[in-house]
Amino acid sequence: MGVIEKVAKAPQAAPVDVRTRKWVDVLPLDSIIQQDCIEAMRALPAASVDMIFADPPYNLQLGGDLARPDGSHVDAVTDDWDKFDSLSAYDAFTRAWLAEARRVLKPNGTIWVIGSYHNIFKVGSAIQDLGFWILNDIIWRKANPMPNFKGTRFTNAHETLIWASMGEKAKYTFNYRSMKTLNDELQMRSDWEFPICGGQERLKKNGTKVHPTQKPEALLYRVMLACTKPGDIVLDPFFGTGTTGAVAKRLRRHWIGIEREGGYVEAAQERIAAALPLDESAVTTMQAPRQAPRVAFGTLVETGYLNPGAVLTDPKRRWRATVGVDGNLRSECGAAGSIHKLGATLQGAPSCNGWTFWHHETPEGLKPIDTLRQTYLLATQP
Amino acid sequence: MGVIEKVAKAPQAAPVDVRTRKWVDVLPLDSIIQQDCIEAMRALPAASVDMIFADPPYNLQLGGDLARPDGSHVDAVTDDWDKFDSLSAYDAFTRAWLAEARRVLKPNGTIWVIGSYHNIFKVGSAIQDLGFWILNDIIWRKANPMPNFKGTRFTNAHETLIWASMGEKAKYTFNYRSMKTLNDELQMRSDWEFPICGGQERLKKNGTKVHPTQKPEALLYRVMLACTKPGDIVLDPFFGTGTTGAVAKRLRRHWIGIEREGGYVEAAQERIAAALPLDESAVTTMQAPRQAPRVAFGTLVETGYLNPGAVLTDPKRRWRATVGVDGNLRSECGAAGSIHKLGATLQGAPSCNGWTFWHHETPEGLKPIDTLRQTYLLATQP
DNA sequence: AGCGTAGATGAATCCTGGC
DNA sequence: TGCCAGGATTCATCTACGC
Repeated sequence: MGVIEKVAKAPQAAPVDVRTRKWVDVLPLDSIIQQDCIEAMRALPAASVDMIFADPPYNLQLGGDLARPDGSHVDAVTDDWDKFDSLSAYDAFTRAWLAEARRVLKPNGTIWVIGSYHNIFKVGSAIQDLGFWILNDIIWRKANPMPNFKGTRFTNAHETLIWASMGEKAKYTFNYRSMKTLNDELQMRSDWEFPICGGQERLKKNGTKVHPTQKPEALLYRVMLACTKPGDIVLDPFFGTGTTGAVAKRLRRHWIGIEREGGYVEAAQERIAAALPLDESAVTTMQAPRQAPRVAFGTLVETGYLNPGAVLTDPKRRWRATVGVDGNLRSECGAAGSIHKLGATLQGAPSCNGWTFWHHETPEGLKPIDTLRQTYLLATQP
Repeated sequence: MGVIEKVAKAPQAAPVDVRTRKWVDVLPLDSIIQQDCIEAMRALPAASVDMIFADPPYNLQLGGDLARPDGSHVDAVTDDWDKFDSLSAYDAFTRAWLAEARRVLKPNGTIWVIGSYHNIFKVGSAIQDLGFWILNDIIWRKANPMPNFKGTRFTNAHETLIWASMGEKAKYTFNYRSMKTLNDELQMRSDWEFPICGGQERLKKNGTKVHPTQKPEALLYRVMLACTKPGDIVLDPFFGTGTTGAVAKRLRRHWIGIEREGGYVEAAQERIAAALPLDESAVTTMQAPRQAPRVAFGTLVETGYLNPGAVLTDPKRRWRATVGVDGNLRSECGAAGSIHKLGATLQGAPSCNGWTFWHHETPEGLKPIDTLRQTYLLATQP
């Protein structure tokens, strides 16, 4: 593994044509090119890599400071690399690097790009305009996203990945069997759940995170396992702290990283050097735990298992409450809240399991609403 | 509920200006306009609806329905002219109907558009270019998606919705409390799970489905509950078999549907006629505190719920403060101010909710003064 | 050692009404 | 238009520390 500071400054031994500044015959495999990604890709030969994984800046456009309800400060992404003058400037940047990426990809290669609603529509639109053929969009559902502290929107709990081939008729690699095995013999779906990158995996220096947006290795692992073969070449034009390189090394794929910031390059080098080829046990630990799906009471209302206006009672019929459109319960005395909250309030208890406390009338008598939840699960789970 | 076949052919009684072909003073509420959606929206007054929900076609095999490229520049990057042509036509069509939608929306209104990877990137990109401000993208995770029979890709198990306001500074309706109640007291996330539309809900004629992409009512239910108020006007420019109308009627919102195909119009009419509005009381949702009557802390002192001289502390008893006659707090260190200000000052935080920060001693232990406010509200509200 | 609790934190376009 | 002040607002996970 080496680091090439700039193609133009590469040592004479490096296989670069001085006039064209292009890599000849041999690619800078398993090394980091420290340079702007568009320039660096221009120096790579056409049709030379099997996959591109790209995590470009999202163009977040954050406002002022944000504080949590407890008053603490939210550490936002304020880095210069995420600043663009305008939406159209971002658009131009996106089209420029995607065009180079397309040139560098083999005809049977595929590209992956990750983003959020801030940028993914611009990315996807450019991908289609450039002639790529979208194969799937994949949702990374975050197990532990940051909440919406001000209660102004839905919790932004996912990111989107686009997977595309070189064209409508292009061939591509998809390891269907691997994915099905990884998913307990069920077809792998387009929504994947992983925790955000934290704990031991998160790179830190002097106690602070090295990169603000480090991606979990599990995500890259699934991407590479699904869409490359051992020995394939994976290019990451926004290498950051090298998640792509670390996973590629473990999965015995070749990688090329492009990254402008020296600090990130250094951290990536160290990290990848320490990465070990995969062993069996690691495979199992990479899998997201299968957990019983959680069903909110409101879901039963939305899906018609229980209608707004229905009356619930406790098992002893001491209290009656009416179901509201949003799944709230309103008792005759005027108190209102969720099934759990109202149950607790009426009993004067600190907490209450609304699922077993509240009952509804059925032809077979009073039944806990928990039975409705079971019915819903049976109907919707495979 | 009525059906207007075409604005130009509307009966004389209809409030349409013959020269401008526009609706005047009165909107065609709770009715279906059978016409092309762009023309039909042109006839509606500007800034007249509170929400637009759109489920546009995403079939890229364009027929005569979609506008041809209107002189927009030709990008020479692609070599597949057929595909570029249809992609460009779809783009033009998308921008045309979105521009009309924007004109028709109130300044504080919001738009929802649903789509899949075939079209959602074009839609989102156009939404941003037109000046809308994306608030969230929402993932509808299908509980029971159709499998990928060929095993060539990931199972396409979700669709994407975009929710946007009229601009960065625009206000919008978001019933945060309702969503949190609906989700068992956890913030509603950006990924929603619903089954696909089937069973009794799926409209059928002679045993075959009436519409190929009928959306589940549960989806529209959550959208409307989250982002509209009772009595609001919801416009659906791609009405299909009227899911939007049926849900709007149940939730006591007004609706306007635009649909070109007579067969769908007929099915929608029948369906919506059969839908029953929910009882007034059931439509009541959980109120955000700021919509509840405001109670000043001083009021609690004036009315004797808390006496001047009472001592308050934070939950960890790190700070003590005495209640003044005017509802001011004075800490032992001499700092003074409103319950909010003093809390913020002592913690060194930018702000503080005094109602939950300050506690008072009760026989049951330390309790936040917010409970006093609840008691006061229960005692004084009808 | 093991358990329980407190504190920190993550790609976030994060307030509103009155003067 | 901006400024000021009231007051509303968080979930899952990991680490550190004390008992």
